Amino acid sequence: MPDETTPTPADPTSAPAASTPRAPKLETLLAAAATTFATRGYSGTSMRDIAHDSGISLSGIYYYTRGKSSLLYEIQSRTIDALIASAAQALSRVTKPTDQLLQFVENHVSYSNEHPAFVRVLSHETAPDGSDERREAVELKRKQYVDVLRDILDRVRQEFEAPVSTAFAADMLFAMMSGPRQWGVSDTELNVGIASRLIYDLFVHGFTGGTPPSSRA
Amino acid sequence: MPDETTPTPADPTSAPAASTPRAPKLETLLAAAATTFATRGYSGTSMRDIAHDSGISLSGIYYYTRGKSSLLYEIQSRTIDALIASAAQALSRVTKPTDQLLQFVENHVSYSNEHPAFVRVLSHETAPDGSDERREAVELKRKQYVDVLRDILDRVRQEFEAPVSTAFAADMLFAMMSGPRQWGVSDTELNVGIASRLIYDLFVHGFTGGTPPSSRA
DNA sequence: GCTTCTTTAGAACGACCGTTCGACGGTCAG
DNA sequence: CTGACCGTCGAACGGTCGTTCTAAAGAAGC
Repeated sequence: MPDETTPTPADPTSAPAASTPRAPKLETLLAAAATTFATRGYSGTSMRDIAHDSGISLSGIYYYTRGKSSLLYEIQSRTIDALIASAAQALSRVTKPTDQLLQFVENHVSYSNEHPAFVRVLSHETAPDGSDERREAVELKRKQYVDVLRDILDRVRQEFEAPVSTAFAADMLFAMMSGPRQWGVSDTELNVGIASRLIYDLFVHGFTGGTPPSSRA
Repeated sequence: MPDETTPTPADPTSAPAASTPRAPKLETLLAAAATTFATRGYSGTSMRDIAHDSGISLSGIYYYTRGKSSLLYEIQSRTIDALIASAAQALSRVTKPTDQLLQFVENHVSYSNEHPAFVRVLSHETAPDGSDERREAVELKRKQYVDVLRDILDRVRQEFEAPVSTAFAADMLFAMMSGPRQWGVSDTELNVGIASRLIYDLFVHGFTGGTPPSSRA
């Protein structure tokens, strides 16, 4: 399980080159920025919005960050780092491929449930102005995270026989785990464990629960 | 199969109260706006961007539309209308629940493949300023479209025994169909029919399924 | 020729954008 | 008390935003 208030288990600061002791307010700022980015979108969010939502004055924001794009980068970078670390820890607890798959799903859904704004910003937002190498760094880590799932699916595939490629299956599973907030807007107030189990079962066994068309219940 | 250049099979104009004969340029404008909205996002797109991409001058845009939010509404409204109509036509061709499910998936994936920008704008963008009832109208139609899938799943559920609710399953299926452009960014240059079949099989029978019900070629 | 309607576009409006600057109150060593 | 430093903020910068205004080019009927 990840931290309560911040998406990263360690390494609080990284933007101003040196580690300064002004961490706590940075966390508040990032949390407010993540929430606003998640709801209004990156381009739809103004610095004045973040200032208002975080309780920090507009100019005060620039004491803690380099600017708007750095805010986005910091949110995404911390979130994917925490996601990778959290997944690694969860996966170390089991060995069987299908168990690891369930662990991965549970971890992702759980983390997304605890830090919905951060995960949404990670998966849905992209900096339009940030021509830096920072965007590539986030993209690289995200591919690492995807590869973790792909490797698990490869091992599952060795055990069972899968009709689709692992890369394709990984994308579909990620789509399901990032699913809500779209289309049906189903009243999914489900427990995290139950929801994870449902996604896992649906992915592994399919919608028709293995029951052949001959036997009706 | 929907039209080639526009997402709606009929009813070209609707914004300026009266049906004017300036349709063709409106189509160009909407297509350019949809593409730009899809890539840069609604808030990240300026009217000057659309003017540049469509080849129409900035002030010329306001001769064809009421403004930016009307542009978004027109795109979303036309797209969901076309999607509903296209699905209805596709479903009328078969009667068996599982066949209808496959038809629905094929129709949605096919349409998304032919008009990716329009579908993306429909599913990902929301007008922040449009306080109108127009947003509710789009939302209502989208729920209608979702209900079409839910009804199909209900019928499938009567035939087979499903472990999850149809509402939840519908969300998961929509997530898979809207899947790409996220996470893995898998090199899914698949044929539309093959991709639809993969999603259908994965959804119905699961990752560890093996053989689908209908006889493979 | 003139009039009228459709379509186009340059210029400008006020509002808001991200960002910077200069100054303020507070704390603490000297 | 003085002076340096830290955290903070109001005010303002140049630029871009969505939108409107005004005028003019082209076509068509007289």
